[in-house]
Amino acid sequence: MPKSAKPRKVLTRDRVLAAALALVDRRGLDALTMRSLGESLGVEAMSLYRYCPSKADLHAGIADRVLAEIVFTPQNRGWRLDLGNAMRGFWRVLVKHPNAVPLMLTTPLDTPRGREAGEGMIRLVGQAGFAPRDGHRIFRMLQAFALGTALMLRASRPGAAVVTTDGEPGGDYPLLRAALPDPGSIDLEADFELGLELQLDGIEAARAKKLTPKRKRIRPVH
Amino acid sequence: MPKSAKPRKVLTRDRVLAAALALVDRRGLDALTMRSLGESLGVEAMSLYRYCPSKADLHAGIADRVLAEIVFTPQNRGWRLDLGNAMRGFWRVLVKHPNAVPLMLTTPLDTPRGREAGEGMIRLVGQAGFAPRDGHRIFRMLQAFALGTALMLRASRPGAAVVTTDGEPGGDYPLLRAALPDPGSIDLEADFELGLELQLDGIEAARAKKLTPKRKRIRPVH
DNA sequence: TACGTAAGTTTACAACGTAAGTTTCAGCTC
DNA sequence: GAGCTGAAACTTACGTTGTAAACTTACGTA
Repeated sequence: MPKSAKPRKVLTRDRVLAAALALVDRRGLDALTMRSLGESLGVEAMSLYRYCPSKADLHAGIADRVLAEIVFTPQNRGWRLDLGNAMRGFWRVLVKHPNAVPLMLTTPLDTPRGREAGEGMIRLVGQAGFAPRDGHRIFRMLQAFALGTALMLRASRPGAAVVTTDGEPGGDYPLLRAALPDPGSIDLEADFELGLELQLDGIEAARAKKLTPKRKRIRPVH
Repeated sequence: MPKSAKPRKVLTRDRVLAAALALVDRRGLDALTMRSLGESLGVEAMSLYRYCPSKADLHAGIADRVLAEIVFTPQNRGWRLDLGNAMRGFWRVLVKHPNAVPLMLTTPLDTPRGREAGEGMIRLVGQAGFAPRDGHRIFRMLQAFALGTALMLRASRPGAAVVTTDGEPGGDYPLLRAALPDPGSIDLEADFELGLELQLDGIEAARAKKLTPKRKRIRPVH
């Protein structure tokens, strides 16, 4: 034995990503630097580049790892329940990792897991009677809603941001004040539930309107 | 005259923010550095700090400026048309400044203009019969949807990201391939229109269900 | 035992945000 | 006019960041 039994092979891509996600959860996205991540693994910063060729790749890896935490098994008790529960599972994971949410909107998510998720969601929406094209659209609507709401959750934590009641003496905002009697009264869990149910209602309405079968393309707004 | 008629007082906060937004539009968020912004104004980086005390403040200022570009005048031809057109106006501005969209989700938007917009939207949703509290929730749902969709627009520009059809040999994704016959076939304008109409349908359904009057709080999911 | 290769370290650099101190000049008073 | 004053812009400097390139170490295989 030379001098020290320094254990090699301690790093793997998965270990790096796990530590990165833990660091983001604990101290926020800004705290995720190559140096601090290396330190949390007992390793120099540059060592990480063997497993994540760039910081962008690290970000994508974290996003993919969050995606992997979603658990969902359809129960075949109607499209509405299955689709709703799939979204609730997604939401729960976002709430668990609020600091990682920006990564889910910024990075491609163009991974096997991402495609798998997309495929599954289109299938689920398909059970409501929509063709893949519209199913994909509806999926992206729900996704945008969930991610956007989760982002607001993140913004509303430090000191109740997003939009508050109290302005400068000049303006008065009675409706806002009625909506938010006191700062911190934003309940994003309830927001999500209400928005989800509302969107499911919308899907149901569109279904009734027989939107899918050979309808002309909607004219884009210029 | 001493040596040169170097014009003083060329800088104002508004000029700084206008140049910053132009820079973001032209070269992206990453290109917005204090130095490059200073250069675009013919000024040293540190001079900007007199008008924007920090980069976070600069970001907030840009977001507020984007918000200011929304034009909307209700026509009182029914809540559905007015609410829809308000969202379409919002969307148009986001499409005009795709690179600035992340700022709208990240920064507080806790400005007079932000509150004004919130107040107006709650009033609009109120015309559909919802109390401020639920009106605010519905407003945030629409906002999350629009911002999330705009963010995807941004991500889908370089090489059609978000989710593509072609994976590695291992997996096959027939539904995804049906939804996206060729890369670049994502039409986010149509996505937005469909999602908006769907959500308006959902609002209409909730309205019919008389969701508003003293309904028990929706149970949060744990 | 020698060696190729993979894994981790060291050194280095350009670019970033911004704190602190310094210069420059318009507009005032005498 | 001369001299002062305060705001506006500049200069310098520091600590951090991502990462390129070269170096060192240790192990599996011959």
